Amino acid sequence: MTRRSISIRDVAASAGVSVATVSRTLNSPAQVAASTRQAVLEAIRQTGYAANEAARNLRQRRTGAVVALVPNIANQFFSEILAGIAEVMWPAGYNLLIADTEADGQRPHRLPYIDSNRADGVILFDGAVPAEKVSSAAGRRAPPVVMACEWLPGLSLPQVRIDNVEGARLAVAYLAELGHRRIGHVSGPAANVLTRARMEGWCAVLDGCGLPRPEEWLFSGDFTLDAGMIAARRWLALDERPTAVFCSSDTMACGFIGALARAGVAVPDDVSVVGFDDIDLAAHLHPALTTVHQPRRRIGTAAAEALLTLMAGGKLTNTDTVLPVELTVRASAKPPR
Amino acid sequence: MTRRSISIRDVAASAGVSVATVSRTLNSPAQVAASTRQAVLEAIRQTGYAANEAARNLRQRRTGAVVALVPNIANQFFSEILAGIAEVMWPAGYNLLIADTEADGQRPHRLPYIDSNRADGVILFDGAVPAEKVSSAAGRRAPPVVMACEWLPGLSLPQVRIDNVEGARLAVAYLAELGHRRIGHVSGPAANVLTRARMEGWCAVLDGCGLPRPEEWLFSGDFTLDAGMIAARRWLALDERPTAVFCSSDTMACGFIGALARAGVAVPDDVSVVGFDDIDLAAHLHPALTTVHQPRRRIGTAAAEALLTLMAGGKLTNTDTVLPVELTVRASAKPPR
DNA sequence: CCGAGGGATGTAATCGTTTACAAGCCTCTT
DNA sequence: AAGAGGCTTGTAAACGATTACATCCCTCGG
Repeated sequence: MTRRSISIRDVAASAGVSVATVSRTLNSPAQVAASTRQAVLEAIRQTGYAANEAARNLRQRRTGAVVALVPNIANQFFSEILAGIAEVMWPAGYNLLIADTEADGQRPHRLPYIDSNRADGVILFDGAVPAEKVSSAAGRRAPPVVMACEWLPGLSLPQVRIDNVEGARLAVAYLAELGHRRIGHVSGPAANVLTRARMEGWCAVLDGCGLPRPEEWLFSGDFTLDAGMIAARRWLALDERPTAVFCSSDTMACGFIGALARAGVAVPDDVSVVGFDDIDLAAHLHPALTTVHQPRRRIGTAAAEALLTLMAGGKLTNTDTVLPVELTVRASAKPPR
Repeated sequence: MTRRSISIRDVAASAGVSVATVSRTLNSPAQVAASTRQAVLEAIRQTGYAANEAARNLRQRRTGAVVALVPNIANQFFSEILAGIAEVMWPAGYNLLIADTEADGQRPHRLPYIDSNRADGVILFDGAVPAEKVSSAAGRRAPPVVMACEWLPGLSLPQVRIDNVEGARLAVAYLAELGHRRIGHVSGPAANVLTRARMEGWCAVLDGCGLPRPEEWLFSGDFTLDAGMIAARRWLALDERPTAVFCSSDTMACGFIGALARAGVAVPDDVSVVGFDDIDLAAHLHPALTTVHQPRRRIGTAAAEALLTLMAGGKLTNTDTVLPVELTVRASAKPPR
């Protein structure tokens, strides 16, 4: 434990060269003669040397880590996105840290890592974070930030996202085409940028078709299972119920459908439902959920690649990457009776 | 960007003290006079100093990170456990890295981080990893390892887990008490330690009650939604079907129930189902899932605390922490017709 | 035969902390 | 009055890598 770990000096001694040569063998092999390189590599193998990251990071003035800031670690929507980020960052020599911005129900979301110099880059998934904190941090010595999924209206940070308005439009247009005239919406929190965009899509289609959208058909939620359940209760309490409902997340759609089913209301026979996200579960529900598909892994890889470019000091050719969405039609929506 | 960052020297200069005093103010405040401490803290505030982790880690011969190795990042069962770990590790000054051991369908699971000296400790959630890799790494300069949820049969590493046999027993005994005589089981992969323990519980209850368990009532899966769906197909194809099924994970129970529902089979009217894990979704399904509850956050915090002790060089008083399980009764099981 | 030039390697400074050791200053005891 | 001992604080040596600069050696053209 306390004994000195194997350092580059040990390798150098074993190979009969200087530490500089060992370092070069590892970092710019072309620069060292083939025979020397062989000897060094052999010495590394024999000694079981593994470079000390802290020393390398100190010298190179970096931390070797990037952090993904998600609103809530436990939200499974992010897991595949994070896997996509890790897939890009690991080979590039960066560790991925994951932290959440939610201070246990506290309103103003936290921004851990953004000003402490513990990360070389940040991928931010939370558009509800105080914009001035990000911009003021950026003024100083803060690492580059890439927004993903959500965005900060005030600032023009590089973004990777989908076309949320279009996604919502696809969903609602589909319901309208099936013949629904009364189409409700279970939304996210009012302040959320995704909520606004998706609601805009819902409004646009309804207005375009001349369909009504009374206040009580808008069920305000927060993307959780519970929110879906609460929306179901409110739907059940209505006199004139929508025959179709567009949910702003699959998770809420799950909660909504589950609560309805337990109340004896069948989807899609009594009410059609369309979700948003296409999480793994969607295809396995009963009924299988018709939903707006998000390319989650690609969101992760695209954001990671953008961040790599910025960290390398490069300029992005595209600071607003909009990935395609499509409607995945399954069984939870059908024409009204 | 390229300009030198604010270091401890700048703070020292600003406060009119030496760097040692600044360092001490931060790390052992009791050692420095109150007035000096004030001055230093003020200087820190003014300069906006944040310590360089790389330098500190280098000097202290640590990495400042712990890694959680899960079989699959995308598995939502782990998310709350990870949140529990982060909750303990963050205040203790450790970053949490998350990596998966699954090399895209490759059989022998990888063990990233365990021998490269990039982490001060490891929490391992995968019992399918080659035991000799862990033990050989331990022989060398490897960081302490704590197993969580799963365990490695050969080795006696410190563990945090639940009583899986007992959990399965509770589930199956409940079904037997409801009057079921034909009770099937959807299991995990044959090689998995959890699979074995839970299957043991299933067998024990059935044997104890003198109930049969023909081979075809054992549906071998792998904890995924798809596995649940496949089990459902096999169940449907049986001549003599079990009237109740105990699933080794809620995720499989979801897939199972969903596929049955789509085939027109109702739970619990036609078949009772009990799951394992009590994921968030369980309460929101239709029918709400009766399942074995795992204290996921506590698993995370307990494992994290054990690892902290080991990293501090301490001895564990308890190297095999077994947390309580209980059956959460909801609506997916009822007496057979 | 000599000097230029280039490739391979070594020397040593540097990154920003922590911490062993030394030193200074008081106070208090004898 | 002198020395012991307890607080504070400063000086400087690590920690283990990368990299600018110097050096050496060899080849090749004039």
